[in-house]
Amino acid sequence: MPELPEVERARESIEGGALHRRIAAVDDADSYVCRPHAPGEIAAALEGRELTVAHRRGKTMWVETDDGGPDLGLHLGMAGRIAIDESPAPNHWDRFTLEFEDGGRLALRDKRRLSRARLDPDLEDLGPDAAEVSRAHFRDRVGRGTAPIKARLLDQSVVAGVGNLLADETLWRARLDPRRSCGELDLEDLDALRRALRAATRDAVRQGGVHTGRLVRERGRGGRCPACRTPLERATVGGRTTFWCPRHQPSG
DNA sequence: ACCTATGTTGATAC
DNA sequence: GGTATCAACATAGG
Repeated sequence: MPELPEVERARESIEGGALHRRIAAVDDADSYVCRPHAPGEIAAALEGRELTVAHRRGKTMWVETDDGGPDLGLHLGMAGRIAIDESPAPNHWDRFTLEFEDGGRLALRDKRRLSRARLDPDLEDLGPDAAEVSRAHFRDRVGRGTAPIKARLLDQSVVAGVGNLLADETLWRARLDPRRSCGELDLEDLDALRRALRAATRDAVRQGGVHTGRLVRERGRGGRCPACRTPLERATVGGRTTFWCPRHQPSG
Protein backbone atom coordinates (compact mmCIF):
# COMPACT_ATOMS: atom_id res chain seq x y z
CA MET A 1 0.00 0.00 0.00
CA PRO A 2 2.42 2.60 1.06
CA GLU A 3 2.86 5.48 -1.31
CA LEU A 4 2.98 9.11 -0.20
CA PRO A 5 -0.64 9.26 1.04
CA GLU A 6 -0.34 6.14 3.18
CA VAL A 7 2.97 7.34 4.58
CA GLU A 8 1.45 10.70 5.46
CA ARG A 9 -1.29 8.93 7.38
CA ALA A 10 1.35 6.86 9.16
CA ARG A 11 3.22 10.03 10.07
CA GLU A 12 0.02 11.54 11.43
CA SER A 13 -0.60 8.44 13.51
CA ILE A 14 2.84 8.79 15.06
CA GLU A 15 2.29 12.49 15.62
CA GLY A 16 -1.06 11.87 17.24
CA GLY A 17 -0.21 8.82 19.29
CA ALA A 18 3.47 8.16 19.90
CA LEU A 19 5.14 11.43 20.81
CA HIS A 20 6.31 12.33 24.33
CA ARG A 21 6.16 8.80 25.67
CA ARG A 22 9.35 7.51 27.27
CA ILE A 23 10.92 4.59 25.41
CA ALA A 24 11.64 1.72 27.79
CA ALA A 25 12.81 -0.92 25.32
CA VAL A 26 13.50 -1.35 21.61
CA ASP A 27 13.37 -4.55 19.57
CA ASP A 28 15.85 -4.05 16.72
CA ALA A 29 16.81 -7.70 16.37
CA ASP A 30 15.88 -7.91 12.67
CA SER A 31 19.23 -6.99 11.17
CA TYR A 32 17.84 -6.87 7.64
CA VAL A 33 15.14 -4.33 8.47
CA CYS A 34 17.54 -2.37 10.70
CA ARG A 35 20.53 -2.51 8.35
CA PRO A 36 23.20 -1.18 8.40
CA HIS A 37 22.93 -1.12 12.19
CA ALA A 38 23.99 -4.06 14.30
CA PRO A 39 21.36 -5.46 16.66
CA GLY A 40 21.24 -3.37 19.80
CA GLU A 41 22.59 -0.23 18.17
CA ILE A 42 19.25 1.48 17.63
CA ALA A 43 18.11 0.29 21.04
CA ALA A 44 21.10 1.82 22.77
CA ALA A 45 20.49 5.13 20.99
CA LEU A 46 16.77 5.35 21.78
CA GLU A 47 16.13 3.75 25.13
CA GLY A 48 15.30 6.37 27.74
CA ARG A 49 14.37 8.97 25.13
CA GLU A 50 11.07 10.28 23.79
CA LEU A 51 9.94 10.91 20.21
CA THR A 52 9.27 14.61 19.74
CA VAL A 53 8.47 15.55 16.11
CA ALA A 54 7.39 13.39 13.16
CA HIS A 55 8.45 14.43 9.64
CA ARG A 56 7.94 13.06 6.14
CA ARG A 57 9.34 13.65 2.67
CA GLY A 58 8.00 11.43 -0.05
CA LYS A 59 7.80 7.95 1.39
CA THR A 60 10.48 8.49 4.02
CA MET A 61 9.63 9.38 7.62
CA TRP A 62 11.96 10.51 10.36
CA VAL A 63 11.16 11.23 13.96
CA GLU A 64 13.18 13.52 16.17
CA THR A 65 14.04 12.49 19.70
CA ASP A 66 14.55 14.59 22.82
CA ASP A 67 17.71 15.71 24.50
CA GLY A 68 19.81 15.84 21.34
CA GLY A 69 19.17 12.23 20.43
CA PRO A 70 19.34 10.88 16.86
CA ASP A 71 16.45 10.87 14.42
CA LEU A 72 14.64 7.58 13.92
CA GLY A 73 14.12 6.96 10.20
CA LEU A 74 11.21 4.76 9.13
CA HIS A 75 10.27 3.49 5.68
CA LEU A 76 7.25 1.29 5.00
CA GLY A 77 8.68 -0.51 1.99
CA MET A 78 6.13 -2.40 -0.01
CA ALA A 79 3.75 -3.66 2.65
CA GLY A 80 4.61 -2.02 5.95
CA ARG A 81 2.44 -0.02 8.32
CA ILE A 82 2.74 1.65 11.69
CA ALA A 83 0.82 -0.08 14.50
CA ILE A 84 0.47 1.95 17.69
CA ASP A 85 -0.75 0.30 20.88
CA GLU A 86 -1.90 -2.81 19.02
CA SER A 87 -1.31 -6.35 20.24
CA PRO A 88 1.85 -7.93 18.84
CA ALA A 89 1.41 -9.49 15.40
CA PRO A 90 1.99 -13.21 14.82
CA ASN A 91 4.83 -14.65 12.76
CA HIS A 92 7.29 -11.93 13.66
CA TRP A 93 5.49 -9.48 11.43
CA ASP A 94 6.42 -6.72 13.88
CA ARG A 95 9.86 -6.15 12.43
CA PHE A 96 10.86 -3.30 14.71
CA THR A 97 9.24 -2.26 17.99
CA LEU A 98 9.40 0.53 20.53
CA GLU A 99 7.98 -0.29 23.96
CA PHE A 100 6.98 2.70 26.03
CA GLU A 101 7.22 3.04 29.79
CA ASP A 102 3.45 3.40 29.95
CA GLY A 103 3.04 -0.15 28.62
CA GLY A 104 2.09 0.82 25.06
CA ARG A 105 4.09 0.17 21.91
CA LEU A 106 4.84 1.29 18.37
CA ALA A 107 5.51 -1.46 15.82
CA LEU A 108 6.72 -1.40 12.24
CA ARG A 109 4.45 -4.19 10.99
CA ASP A 110 5.22 -5.85 7.67
CA LYS A 111 4.29 -9.28 6.34
CA ARG A 112 7.16 -8.95 3.95
CA ARG A 113 10.46 -7.57 5.17
CA LEU A 114 11.12 -4.62 2.92
CA SER A 115 10.37 -2.01 5.57
CA ARG A 116 13.23 -0.25 7.19
CA ALA A 117 14.21 1.39 10.48
CA ARG A 118 17.46 3.25 10.85
CA LEU A 119 19.08 6.14 12.67
CA ASP A 120 19.62 9.51 11.00
CA PRO A 121 18.50 8.56 7.48
CA ASP A 122 20.13 10.35 4.57
CA LEU A 123 17.67 12.56 2.69
CA GLU A 124 20.21 13.91 0.21
CA ASP A 125 19.04 11.82 -2.70
CA LEU A 126 15.34 12.59 -2.29
CA GLY A 127 13.68 15.10 -4.59
CA PRO A 128 11.05 17.55 -3.32
CA ASP A 129 7.82 16.12 -1.96
CA ALA A 130 5.28 15.36 -4.67
CA ALA A 131 2.60 17.40 -2.94
CA GLU A 132 4.79 20.50 -2.82
CA VAL A 133 7.09 20.40 -5.86
CA SER A 134 7.55 23.78 -7.52
CA ARG A 135 6.84 24.51 -11.17
CA ALA A 136 10.44 25.46 -11.85
CA HIS A 137 11.88 22.29 -10.35
CA PHE A 138 9.30 20.15 -12.12
CA ARG A 139 10.00 21.67 -15.52
CA ASP A 140 13.71 21.36 -15.00
CA ARG A 141 14.04 17.87 -13.55
CA VAL A 142 11.06 15.98 -14.98
CA GLY A 143 11.19 17.38 -18.49
CA ARG A 144 14.55 15.92 -19.48
CA GLY A 145 15.96 12.59 -20.58
CA THR A 146 14.69 9.78 -22.75
CA ALA A 147 13.04 7.53 -20.17
CA PRO A 148 9.26 7.09 -20.31
CA ILE A 149 7.53 9.80 -18.32
CA LYS A 150 6.15 7.25 -15.89
CA ALA A 151 9.66 6.05 -15.03
CA ARG A 152 10.62 9.65 -14.36
CA LEU A 153 7.73 10.14 -11.95
CA LEU A 154 8.75 6.99 -10.09
CA ASP A 155 12.33 8.20 -9.64
CA GLN A 156 12.46 9.32 -6.00
CA SER A 157 15.47 11.54 -6.62
CA VAL A 158 13.43 13.60 -9.09
CA VAL A 159 10.18 13.86 -7.11
CA ALA A 160 9.65 12.04 -3.83
CA GLY A 161 6.56 10.04 -2.99
CA VAL A 162 5.13 8.73 -6.27
CA GLY A 163 4.56 4.97 -6.48
CA ASN A 164 3.13 2.78 -9.18
CA LEU A 165 -0.53 3.54 -8.53
CA LEU A 166 -0.19 7.28 -7.99
CA ALA A 167 1.84 7.50 -11.19
CA ASP A 168 -0.94 5.90 -13.23
CA GLU A 169 -3.57 8.10 -11.58
CA THR A 170 -1.55 11.25 -12.23
CA LEU A 171 -0.88 10.44 -15.88
CA TRP A 172 -4.54 9.68 -16.44
CA ARG A 173 -5.56 13.01 -14.92
CA ALA A 174 -2.99 14.82 -17.07
CA ARG A 175 -4.11 12.87 -20.16
CA LEU A 176 -0.57 11.78 -20.98
CA ASP A 177 0.51 8.39 -22.32
CA PRO A 178 2.84 6.88 -19.70
CA ARG A 179 5.22 5.63 -22.41
CA ARG A 180 6.00 9.06 -23.85
CA SER A 181 9.55 10.20 -23.38
CA CYS A 182 9.92 12.94 -20.76
CA GLY A 183 12.16 15.06 -22.95
CA GLU A 184 9.53 15.41 -25.66
CA LEU A 185 6.94 17.01 -23.37
CA ASP A 186 6.43 20.74 -23.86
CA LEU A 187 6.04 23.21 -20.99
CA GLU A 188 2.28 23.04 -21.21
CA ASP A 189 2.39 19.26 -20.77
CA LEU A 190 4.77 19.54 -17.86
CA ASP A 191 2.72 22.16 -16.06
CA ALA A 192 -0.43 20.10 -16.54
CA LEU A 193 1.37 17.04 -15.28
CA ARG A 194 2.55 18.86 -12.18
CA ARG A 195 -0.92 20.16 -11.44
CA ALA A 196 -2.30 16.65 -11.86
CA LEU A 197 0.37 15.23 -9.58
CA ARG A 198 -0.23 17.70 -6.78
CA ALA A 199 -3.99 17.35 -7.03
CA ALA A 200 -3.93 13.55 -7.19
CA THR A 201 -1.56 13.40 -4.23
CA ARG A 202 -3.55 15.77 -2.08
CA ASP A 203 -6.85 14.11 -2.95
CA ALA A 204 -5.42 10.73 -2.03
CA VAL A 205 -4.13 12.03 1.30
CA ARG A 206 -7.49 13.60 2.08
CA GLN A 207 -9.49 10.55 1.02
CA GLY A 208 -7.33 8.05 2.82
CA GLY A 209 -5.03 6.44 0.27
CA VAL A 210 -4.06 5.92 -3.34
CA HIS A 211 -6.77 3.30 -3.73
CA THR A 212 -9.40 6.04 -3.76
CA GLY A 213 -8.11 7.31 -7.12
CA ARG A 214 -10.60 7.15 -9.99
CA LEU A 215 -8.27 5.32 -12.34
CA VAL A 216 -6.74 3.22 -9.57
CA ARG A 217 -10.15 1.74 -8.73
CA GLU A 218 -10.40 0.54 -12.33
CA ARG A 219 -6.96 -1.03 -12.48
CA GLY A 220 -6.95 -4.75 -13.21
CA ARG A 221 -10.08 -6.87 -13.63
CA GLY A 222 -10.74 -5.63 -17.16
CA GLY A 223 -11.04 -2.04 -16.03
CA ARG A 224 -12.37 0.82 -18.12
CA CYS A 225 -11.58 4.49 -18.31
CA PRO A 226 -13.61 6.32 -15.63
CA ALA A 227 -14.30 9.13 -18.12
CA CYS A 228 -15.19 7.36 -21.37
CA ARG A 229 -15.49 3.66 -20.46
CA THR A 230 -12.89 2.62 -23.03
CA PRO A 231 -11.15 -0.59 -21.91
CA LEU A 232 -7.81 0.26 -20.34
CA GLU A 233 -4.53 -0.73 -21.95
CA ARG A 234 -2.02 -2.69 -19.92
CA ALA A 235 1.74 -2.95 -20.38
CA THR A 236 5.00 -2.89 -18.47
CA VAL A 237 6.43 0.63 -18.39
CA GLY A 238 9.46 1.55 -16.34
CA GLY A 239 9.49 -2.01 -15.11
CA ARG A 240 6.05 -1.74 -13.51
CA THR A 241 2.60 -2.91 -14.52
CA THR A 242 0.85 0.08 -16.05
CA PHE A 243 -2.75 0.86 -17.02
CA TRP A 244 -3.92 3.77 -19.13
CA CYS A 245 -6.78 4.89 -21.38
CA PRO A 246 -5.72 4.78 -25.04
CA ARG A 247 -8.33 7.39 -25.92
CA HIS A 248 -7.83 9.94 -23.14
CA GLN A 249 -4.07 9.46 -22.98
CA PRO A 250 -2.97 9.64 -26.62
CA SER A 251 0.59 8.75 -27.47
CA GLY A 252 1.13 11.75 -29.67
C1' DA B 1 2.83 -28.34 -6.54
C1' DC B 2 4.23 -24.70 -9.33
C1' DC B 3 4.03 -20.54 -11.26
C1' DT B 4 3.00 -15.60 -11.25
C1' DA B 5 2.01 -11.21 -9.21
C1' DT B 6 2.53 -7.56 -5.55
C1' DG B 7 2.13 -0.92 -3.50
C1' DT B 8 9.29 -0.74 -2.29
C1' DT B 9 14.40 0.10 -3.09
C1' DG B 10 19.09 -0.60 -4.29
C1' DA B 11 22.94 -2.84 -6.76
C1' DT B 12 24.69 -3.75 -11.09
C1' DA B 13 25.73 -3.44 -16.07
C1' DC B 14 25.56 -1.17 -20.41
C1' DG C 1 24.93 10.21 -15.77
C1' DG C 2 20.76 7.98 -17.50
C1' DT C 3 18.55 3.94 -18.24
C1' DA C 4 17.24 -0.96 -17.78
C1' DT C 5 17.22 -5.23 -15.33
C1' DC C 6 17.39 -8.13 -11.55
C1' DA C 7 17.42 -9.16 -6.76
C1' DA C 8 15.98 -8.49 -1.94
C1' DC C 9 11.70 -10.18 0.93
C1' DA C 10 7.28 -12.99 1.99
C1' DT C 11 2.74 -13.68 1.00
C1' DA C 12 -1.50 -14.47 -1.98
C1' DG C 13 -3.77 -16.49 -5.75
C1' DG C 14 -4.52 -19.15 -10.14
